[in-house]
Amino acid sequence: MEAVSSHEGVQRLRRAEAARYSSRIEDSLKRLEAPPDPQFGELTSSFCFEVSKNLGIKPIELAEEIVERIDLSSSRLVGEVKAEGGGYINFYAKIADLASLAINSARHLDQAFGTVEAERVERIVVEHTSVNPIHPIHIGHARNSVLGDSLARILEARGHKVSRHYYIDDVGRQSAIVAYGYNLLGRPKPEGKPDHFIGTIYSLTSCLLEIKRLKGEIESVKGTHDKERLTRLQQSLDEWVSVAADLESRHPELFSKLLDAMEKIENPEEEVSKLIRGYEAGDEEAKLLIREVCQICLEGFRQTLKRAGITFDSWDWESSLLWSGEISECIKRLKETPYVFYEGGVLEFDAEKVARVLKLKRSLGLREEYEIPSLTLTRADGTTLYTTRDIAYSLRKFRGADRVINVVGMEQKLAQLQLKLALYALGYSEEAGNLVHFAYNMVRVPGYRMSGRRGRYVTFDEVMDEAVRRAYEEVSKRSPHLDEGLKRRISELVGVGAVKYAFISTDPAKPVTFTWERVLDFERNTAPYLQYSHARACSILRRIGEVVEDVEADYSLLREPVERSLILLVAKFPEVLVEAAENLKPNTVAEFAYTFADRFNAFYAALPVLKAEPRGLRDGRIALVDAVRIVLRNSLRIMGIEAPERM
RNA sequence: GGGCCCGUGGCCUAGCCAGGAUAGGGCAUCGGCCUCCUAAGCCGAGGGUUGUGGGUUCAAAUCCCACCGGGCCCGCCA
Repeated sequence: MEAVSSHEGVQRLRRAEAARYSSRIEDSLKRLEAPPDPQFGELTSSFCFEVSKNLGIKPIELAEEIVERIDLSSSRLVGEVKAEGGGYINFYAKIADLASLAINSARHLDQAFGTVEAERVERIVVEHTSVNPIHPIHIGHARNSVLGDSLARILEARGHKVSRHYYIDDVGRQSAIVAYGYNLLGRPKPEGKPDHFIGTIYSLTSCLLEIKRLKGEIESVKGTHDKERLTRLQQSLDEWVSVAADLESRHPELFSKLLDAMEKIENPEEEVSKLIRGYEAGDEEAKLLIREVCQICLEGFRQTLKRAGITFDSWDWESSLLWSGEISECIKRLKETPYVFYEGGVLEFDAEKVARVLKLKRSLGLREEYEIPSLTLTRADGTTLYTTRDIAYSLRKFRGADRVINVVGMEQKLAQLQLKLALYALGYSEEAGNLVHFAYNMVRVPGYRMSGRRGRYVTFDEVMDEAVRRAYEEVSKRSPHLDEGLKRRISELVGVGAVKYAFISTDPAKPVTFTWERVLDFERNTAPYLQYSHARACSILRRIGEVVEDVEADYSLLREPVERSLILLVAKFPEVLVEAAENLKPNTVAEFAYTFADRFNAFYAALPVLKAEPRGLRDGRIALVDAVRIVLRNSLRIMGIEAPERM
């Protein structure tokens, strides 16, 4: 049996045909495209439209002329060529031969079917999720996690060595606030899920600090006659007081305990600052406290991510960059470049100058007139800022990687640009060129703005809970005969799959509005639909006693249009994964999987498999169903979604 | 003010980077299909100025320009 992937098959088909014509036509044939409809064949060329004007011939006449001269006698996979549609040259595949190649490849390669190793295998770091360890992963972060994880899987399918990194932002004010509150509460043992517990402490502490700060500020402004500012502050205070009331009603005990503790403190704000400084300086007490709080929260993240099937190879602490001296080293080296300057006591990085001097604007997709804002590297007190630390972190990531992909919201576009320019400034042009900002748009929740400080967010956990609950209802209704344990397992992977698919299947560039309807849909273009299709294929295969040998399958009997399109889709699968990897587009995999499942279900409804006659047709269909099973399972795996054998 | 992203039937969405044949789907609506491998399914119907206006082209949802609407960024926040 031929262990050639069908992707190679298609390439071979293209090369074989292309080699036969003049160079001009050859160029065009290398760009053969898929026609919009199967009635126009499997490959098409619009070459005749391009050149007909210059030649003074009608496109269709030219097309007919060319078709005349094509000799297909030695062609393995092309059965027919026609001039159609006013000038298109359409190629029709020898479906039996293509079926044999595609189906046998799929069944032989099995798990590996669809993976086409890249010409150059790269070591790639995909940094994603990286939620600050101060509150649970919410639905907006979930989009990041799911996209990042599927990107990693897609790149692995291209043979790249992928490493998934989680950047733990434990340095700075937010971590200090939650640690401070946690300490005031007497370092309590977490109640409930650890990250939710930490999230509560964070909003409580943050809210009480904010109210105290606003009150103080209002007092000092009262003396002046800045009425406008006073009104603004008062509004802000009113808002936070109502946030406090809301938090108090949800967490009465913690609220009063923290309030009591904080009232005894003269200047809590100063203590938080002290904690920040202590942590940055590596003070043991501060380290113990903040790390403890982060670990509690991260434990919650691990639970959530594990449930979602998302894993990491490396958990990178931002603080370790600080303590190891990597950040100060990085700043020192930046200072040696001509691209930094002091302004009012703070160190600034002149991103604009780097772009101008190294003539990078065009390649970065920027207009010449656009002036890139400078980046503040250090505060007046000498402490660093987030993006500054990210420069050092990028260098660390590049120590073990040829390419670094940061899955970061598009609102950080400018910061990511400045980061890249900093690498150029430091002389790491190659690294800078291989630093990718994979940007995705926001997830909005209708009705309110998510806010960690206000304790307002829809968590990834509750979304999965609800989806699984719904899935359980469905499973119980549709498959009451299954035993309880199996029902639970199936609803788990169906519910989680539905949520993940909802994010993977939409273009990352588009903003999405979170609605339950969106993630709880179990019909049609959803993960459950794909999983159901897979289960159906498995169900057929389960009923065959013996293994079907390829020799008994007669692929020339697979003549129905729906069989034809399924076969072509099996053959196309490897190309889809290549395209998804080259363009970093997870949603193309979802798109393909849906189309594929749709065709399979049409096939399933229209044609018998096990009862098909004669034997050659039956076995051919069984082999096709097996290939379908493999393609569906592999597609789902690429998206990080489980493929159940029954549901 | 400057920059970036988004704009496709009532709602959601694919195609846009690498322009080609009647703009694919899904939800909702309506009408059919379980003596046959799982009906989370299948088949069919209606519903569109692809935000608007120009331009390039034999050909524009796709490329270019302008404008409109929505979002984001331009912090000694992350």
